[in-house]
Formats: sequence, C-alpha cells, structure tokens
Amino acid sequence: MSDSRVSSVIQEWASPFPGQAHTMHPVTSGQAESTGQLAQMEMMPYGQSQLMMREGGEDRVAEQMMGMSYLSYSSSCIGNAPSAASTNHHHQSHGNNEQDFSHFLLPTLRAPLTKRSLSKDSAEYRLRRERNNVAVRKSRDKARRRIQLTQQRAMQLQEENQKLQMRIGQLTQELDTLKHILSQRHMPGSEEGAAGESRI
Amino acid sequence: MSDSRVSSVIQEWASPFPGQAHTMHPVTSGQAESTGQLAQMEMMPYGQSQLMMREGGEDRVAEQMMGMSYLSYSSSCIGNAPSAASTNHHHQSHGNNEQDFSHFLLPTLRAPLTKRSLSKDSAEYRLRRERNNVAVRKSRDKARRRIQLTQQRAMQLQEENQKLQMRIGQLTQELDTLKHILSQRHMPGSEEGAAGESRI
DNA sequence: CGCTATTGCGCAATCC
DNA sequence: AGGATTGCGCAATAGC
Repeated sequence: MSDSRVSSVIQEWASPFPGQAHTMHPVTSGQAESTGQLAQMEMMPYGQSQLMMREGGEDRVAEQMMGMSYLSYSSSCIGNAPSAASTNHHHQSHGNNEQDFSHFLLPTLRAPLTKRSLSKDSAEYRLRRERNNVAVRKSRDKARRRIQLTQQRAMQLQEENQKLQMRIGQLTQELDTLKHILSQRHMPGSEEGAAGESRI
Repeated sequence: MSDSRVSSVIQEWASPFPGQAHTMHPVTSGQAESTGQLAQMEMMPYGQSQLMMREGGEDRVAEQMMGMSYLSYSSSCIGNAPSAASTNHHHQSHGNNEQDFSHFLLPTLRAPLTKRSLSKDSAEYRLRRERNNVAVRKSRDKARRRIQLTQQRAMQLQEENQKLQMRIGQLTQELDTLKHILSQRHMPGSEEGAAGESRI
C-alpha cells in the first residue's frame, strides 16, 4: 500500500526524447524488487521468422480490466506522462469531445499525432490496442520458440560434446598404441611387434 | 471490436474444480493468434535460486490502470467466472460491506476462503496483489537469468565444440602419419625410413 | 487450506 | 506510421 507513483508528472509531452528521465518507484510494497540491470542482451541472429501455423484459439477468457484502485495522481488527459492516468472512471476526461479537428492542422501543429484523441473508447484506440495485442502475442510466441530452440541447441551441443570427447579419447589411445609400436621398432632388441591396436 | 467475452458467466464459484471449463474467445480481432501447443517444456534442473542483490529501482513509472473500455459483460462480484468482471467503475459491487464475518463460520461453510471479499479496494486484496506482483517480478527475473544462462552455456558449448573438433582433426592427422610410417616399415622393399613425421 | 511460483494476457512506453 | 519489444500488473492456477 501507500503507493506513490507520482514520479514524472512533469515533463508532459514536451521533450521529444524523454531520454532516461525516470528514477525511484517505491513499488508500493517494501520488497524493493526492480529487475534493474541485466538488460536482456538477447542478441543472436536467430529469428528465422518461422511464422508457422498458429491456428485456433485457446481459452484466453480473462480480460482483467480493473486495477484502477491505485492512487493514480492523474495527469492531463491526452498528456504523455508515462505514469498513471485516468483518475478513476475508466476513460478519464470523457469531456474530450469525440470530434477531433486536429485533423485539419498541419502535422507540426497538432499533438504528436500518436496520442491525440486516445479516448479509451474511441474506435481508433481499440484498433490500435487490438493490433498491439496481436503483435505482442506474436512476439511472445516467437520469443518462446527462440528460447526453446536455444535450450535444445544447448542440449544437442552437450551431447555432441560428449561424443567428441569420447572420440578424442579413442584417438589418443590409438595414437599411444602406435607410438609404442614405433618406439619398439626403433629398438634394436626384440621386434615381435604389434600389440592391441583397435580397429580402423 | 465486437468483443464477446461472455463465456462462462454461469458456474459461479460452485464447482470446487472448474477443471478446464473454458473455450472459445474471439480475441476480438480476427488474427486468430493463440500460442497453442508448444507448451513451454522448460524442465532442466537449473534454477539455483541465486537470489543475488537486486537493490535499487529503475523507472517502472507506468502504472497502466485503465483498460475497462471493453464491453465486459460483467459477472457477479466475487464471482469466479474466469472471464471479464467489473462492469465499469473499478471496484464493482462496493456494496460488499467491508465486514466479513465468514471468519466465524466453519471452513466448509464459508466461501472457498481464497476469494471471499475480493473487493478490489480492500486492504487484503491490495496486500495479495502486491505480494503476487513481487512474486511475479521475482519469477521473471529468475526466468530471465535462466534464459541468459542457457544462452551463455550454448555459446560456451559451441566454442568448446570447435576446439574439440580441431583437436580431433589434429589427432587424426597425426594418426595417419604414424600409420603411414608403420606401413612403410612393414614393406619388405626399401626402408630409407620415415618421411616427415611431425613433432611429438 | 493458504501462500508462493508460473504463466498467459492486455496495456503502454519504446524501439526500430 | 506501424509492427516489434519489453516491463508491468492482474488473474488463473500449478505447486508445495
């Protein structure tokens, strides 16, 4: 409890590049989690964009919509402020009349164009959200496959490694045997020759 | 658009084991994603529970609270119904007076105890949520580390593999040389003896 | 039974 | 402009 996600209520959509203007975030509880560092680092040229089937649905029934309950120190309506938004009733300032004449303004004069009339219930909003949801699912599927692949690869490599090591042991022994034989031959003494000498 | 998350509004918290009482789910859009099969399969004895530091915070400013907008064909308050919930105002039936005397009822008579007074804004609700959020972050950190580890392991193994293969090539060549020498020795004819014969 | 751990999902910020 | 990523919180549920 005692949430306090206030942080950057300032800096509305004023700076083109918010850079890393963020810090703190009590996370409400006192556990002080924070994924912090480690920053993914997922490189690797994988992603063969194997967009296989991916047919029917599943359950995906839970829709969640709720939350709110937080304190949420709002912010203007179409404001940017990465933090909270919407004081309480879902689509905050519904007062933002559906009409959006910014359409007629020159590109440089209207809001960032991306977040102009994000009235939560506007058709465009839903369209964008839905598209993003699709993209997210796709991306996650891809990630899952990639991870699984990496895992399989690791297992295969380990297996192969063992085989290679066995082979090396084999070759080494064979080599020792031959060396021994050769050393015997060089010796002026006896020469009954060739002891074991495994196949090959 | 045209969401239709109605599904199981029936079967409130009536059956002890909802089993897999779920199906369909238009996903609103027509993309028909569905992660479907592939089912993780993350086995592997990893997870050395390396609960390292994990100190300060980062940004984590965005809190999101909103959404709602959907159609969400509600369902009772404390109802189970995996589907939507809360018609619109965050904590739906606030009428669920804070007082919860079910505390005095015999375990078998009160609601499943797990979801008794989940009134969205109750202290217990927030407490549970917060604890889960912590657990989720922890779990995800763990997963991230595990993935990264697997990746590193794969790279190391690949590197090692190359070395082993080189070694095998080396040993094989050496072996061939020795074999050649030996075959020469066996020949009754000339015997000017051993040609090259690399080091060792 | 109750609590943590996982997992799928949607949202929003960001990346590209 | 628009898809791809990613961190995050919620809820369902698997596990202990």
